[in-house]
Amino acid sequence: MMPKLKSIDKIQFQNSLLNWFKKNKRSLPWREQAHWYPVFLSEIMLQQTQVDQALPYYVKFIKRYPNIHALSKATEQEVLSLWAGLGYYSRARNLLKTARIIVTDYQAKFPRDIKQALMLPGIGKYSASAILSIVYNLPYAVVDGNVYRVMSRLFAVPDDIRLNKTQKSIQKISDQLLSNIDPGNYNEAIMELGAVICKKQNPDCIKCPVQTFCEAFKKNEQLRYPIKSAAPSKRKITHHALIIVNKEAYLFVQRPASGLLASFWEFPILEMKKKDIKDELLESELKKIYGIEGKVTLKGDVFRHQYSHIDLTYQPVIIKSNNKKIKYLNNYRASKWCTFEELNELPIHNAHLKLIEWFKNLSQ
DNA sequence: AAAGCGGGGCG
DNA sequence: CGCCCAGCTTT
Repeated sequence: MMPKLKSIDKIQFQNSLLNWFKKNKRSLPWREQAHWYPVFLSEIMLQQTQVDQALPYYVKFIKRYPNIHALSKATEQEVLSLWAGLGYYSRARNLLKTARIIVTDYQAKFPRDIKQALMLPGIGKYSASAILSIVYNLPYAVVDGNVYRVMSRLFAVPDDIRLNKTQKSIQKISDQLLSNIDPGNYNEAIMELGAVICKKQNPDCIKCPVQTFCEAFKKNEQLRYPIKSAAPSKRKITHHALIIVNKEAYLFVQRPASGLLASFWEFPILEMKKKDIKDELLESELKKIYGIEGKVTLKGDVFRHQYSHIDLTYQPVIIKSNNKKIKYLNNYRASKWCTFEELNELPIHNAHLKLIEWFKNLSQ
C-alpha cells in the first residue's frame, strides 16, 4: 500500500494545506513565541492528550517554570504535583529528567540532532520530529493520531491502523508528502487539519482545503476510515482504600518509583479478590500486610476510576488505630502520618483527593 | 461503554 | 523488533 504521488500533486497539496493553516490556525500559547522551550513543554503535554485538556496545565507550568533553567531546578515531587490530574505521569518524570540533561549536556538548548533528541527520556519519534521541525524547521514528518486519520482517508488505507505494518506505511506516506521548504508549518498544519476538520465524527469535508485529493471523500466513505480493530477490554479490580485515623493524623504511603502513579502519595490499599469483605477480614489483612492494629469504623459508597488497562473500584474504609508506626512498607517507598493540610505540595491522585473530600464532609 | 491520544521498557 | 503497560476526557 504505497500511493504514488506525482510531484505536481504534492506541491498543490502542500500549498492548499499551508495556505489554509496560515489563515485558520488556532491561537495557542506555545505558538506565540518562537522559542523551543514552549514547543518542547507543549509537545510533551500533548502526547496522548488533547489540546483543551493540556491547556490549563501548560499555563500553570509555564508560569511556575518559565524557562528550562527553572524547570531543571524543580523537584520531582513538585512537578508531579503540578501534573496531577493530567495522566501518564511518566511524562512528568521524563520531562524533568530531560530538562536537566538539556541544561547540563546541551548548553540549555534542545539538540538539533535527531539521534541526540531521541536519546532524551520521553522523546520518541513523534516528539523529536515535532520539536525539530517546528523549532528548527528540519524535515522530519510527524505521525500522530490526527495524521493516521487524515492519511487513512486521503488514501483510503484498507488496513487496520493498529498494525505495526500499517503505521509504518503511513509514516512513509507522510515522509513523502512533507514539505521540505516549510516542514514545521506543514507538520502543524496536517495535525491541525485532523484536529479541527478531518475529525473522527462529523468531518467538515466542505471546509477541507485538500478535499480534492481525498480518496475517501471521492467515494463518500469518510466515516469508514481509519479502519481500526477494537481495543481489548479492561480488567476489573476492587481496592479498599484505608483512611487510617490516629488522633488527628492519617496514614499516607508513597507508591513505588515505577509503575502506575509512580511516586504518588495515597491512602494504603488492600486489594481483595471478593467485593464484600467482612470488617474482621479487613482488620486481619491490615495487621498482616501493614502490621497495624485497627478497627473498621465506617465504610463509604464505592466509586469507580478508570485507567487505560484497569477498571478500578474504590471501597472507602475508615479505620481507627492507636499504632504510631506502619510495620511493613511492602512496595511503598515511604509512609507518614500527617494531616490533610500537610499534603499540599505532594502529588496525590484524583481518586484519593476524592476520598479526602468525602472524609472531610463526613466530619462536618 | 467506547474511543481518542505516543512513549517506555521488556523479552 | 513486537508486545505490554500507562490516565483522563468526551461522546
